[in-house]
Amino acid sequence: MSERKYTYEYPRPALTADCVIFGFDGESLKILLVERGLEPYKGCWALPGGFMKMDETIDECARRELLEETGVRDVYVEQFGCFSGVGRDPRGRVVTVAFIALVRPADHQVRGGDDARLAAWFDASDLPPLAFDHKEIIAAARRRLREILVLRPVAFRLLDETFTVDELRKVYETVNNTTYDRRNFHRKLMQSDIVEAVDDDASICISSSNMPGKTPERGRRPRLFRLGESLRTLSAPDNPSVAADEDKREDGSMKDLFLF
Amino acid sequence: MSERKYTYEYPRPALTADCVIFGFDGESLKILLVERGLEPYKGCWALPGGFMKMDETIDECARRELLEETGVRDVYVEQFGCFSGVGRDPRGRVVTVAFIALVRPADHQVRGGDDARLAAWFDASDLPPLAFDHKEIIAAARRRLREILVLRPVAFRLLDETFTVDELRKVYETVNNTTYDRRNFHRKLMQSDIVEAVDDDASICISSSNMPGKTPERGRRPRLFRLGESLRTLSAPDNPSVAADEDKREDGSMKDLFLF
DNA sequence: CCAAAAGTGTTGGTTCTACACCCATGG
DNA sequence: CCATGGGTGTAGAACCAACACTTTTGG
Repeated sequence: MSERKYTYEYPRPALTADCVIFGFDGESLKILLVERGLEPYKGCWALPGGFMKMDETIDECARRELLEETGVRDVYVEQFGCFSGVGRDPRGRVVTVAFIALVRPADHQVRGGDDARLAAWFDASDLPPLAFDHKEIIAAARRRLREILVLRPVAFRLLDETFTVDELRKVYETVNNTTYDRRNFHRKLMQSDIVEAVDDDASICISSSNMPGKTPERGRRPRLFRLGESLRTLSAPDNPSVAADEDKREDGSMKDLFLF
Repeated sequence: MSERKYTYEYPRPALTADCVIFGFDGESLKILLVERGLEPYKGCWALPGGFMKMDETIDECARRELLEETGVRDVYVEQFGCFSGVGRDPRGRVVTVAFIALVRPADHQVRGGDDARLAAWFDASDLPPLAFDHKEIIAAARRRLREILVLRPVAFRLLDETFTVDELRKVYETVNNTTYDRRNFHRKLMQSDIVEAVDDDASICISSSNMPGKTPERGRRPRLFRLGESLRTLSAPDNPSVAADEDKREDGSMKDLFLF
């Protein structure tokens, strides 16, 4: 071992990307963890992540690790913080950039990594002991998630392409740990241009989550919605086309927040 | 030269911290830049920043560079993004973590770095050509600053300890590139518990900015305010004492935003 | 028919917006 | 006394919270 080929004039930290992957099963917020196959913290649960390669950005690294370790792809991913505590990794100096990922119920079927590690969903408020400083990273991620949900229309990324009003309300209630009046939420959402109704003819059976505790199928059949036309593109945090001309925008105040 | 002492099994990027330092002179948003004394981009203007040491966190690094390169200390500093484009530094792979810093007018007197580099304030909407990808970093910082101003009571950090209502309004107007009704802003601020009046007896002459274009000293003398008692502590982004029990908080929805 | 869930109306109170108006100060 | 800028009041519109009520479905 230890064919140490890379030498530098000054010491450098190793750089990793770690992903806090959020899911929603209609009842509670879930986080996807993997079981570590190697020391340190072997057998312990941890956030999916890994070392950045020299020909990729840290964001590309996050997406790659997401795919390699959990099979998750095509999801909303957003950077939210750099964790650099000197002693956070017993192997030495490792700095990590943490990401939030939001996955839809349809993509909840995950597999372990190539190296046969387990991947499993945990209730966000009932997590097992975690490796490294991942507990703090997750706490920060949950705080940041609340902010993101207000700033950008991304709650939808925790639901299927089409969803019901009450499913969406449940997301906001769960993340914000509160409750909203069912009727007021409904009306407020309809008044905004956030969502648009989808002509529910044959689409009914196709839709909706499939995680445990779904399809009570009782009472009136709900209408299905999807993200409105105008917001379809813009939900990415640093969409260059959106970001580009933001400088010249006349009124840049935060008017279009997603408050419920 | 090139006594390359540090060797690793896998390649590692160099890690730096860069600071987008915002100031406000009563009229427009300013950014503090330094002139590069070394190649690459020698003589070009750039964000203050530098390489992380092995015994400090990236946040400590940001604060250190801030002090070393510009003499700025005791300011609000918040991480906001990691920039990792593969070709962003011609010397090789350098990843940077970007910070936003907010400094008060009283601290606008800055000096160049130890190595005799110049430091100077520029109007945020009239910047010189910049080194590396610093133009994009600044664009992202300005976007993020708008978000931060809504989420946390930090606009005050661009003003002196005590300030007038209209100074504060100017900050929001400038950052958000809009205008607010003078009277409505005033009333809204008074209704909230954000600020508290300071008994302005002898304090008048001590207060207020001292950057160019100040003290018109015409018309009624304005009352002075400062950040309210309840918010004095909480303005730090990841104040551990605040963050700690946030999990158990009953209603975690974003009710206390700073919208104007 | 009943229970359960989705969707619509109503109403009183609060807040917002766009003003008009008064107050204090320097020249 | 008047120009300038700080501070207060008000009325109509818009918005919000808390409900009652209707509609649709499964059993």
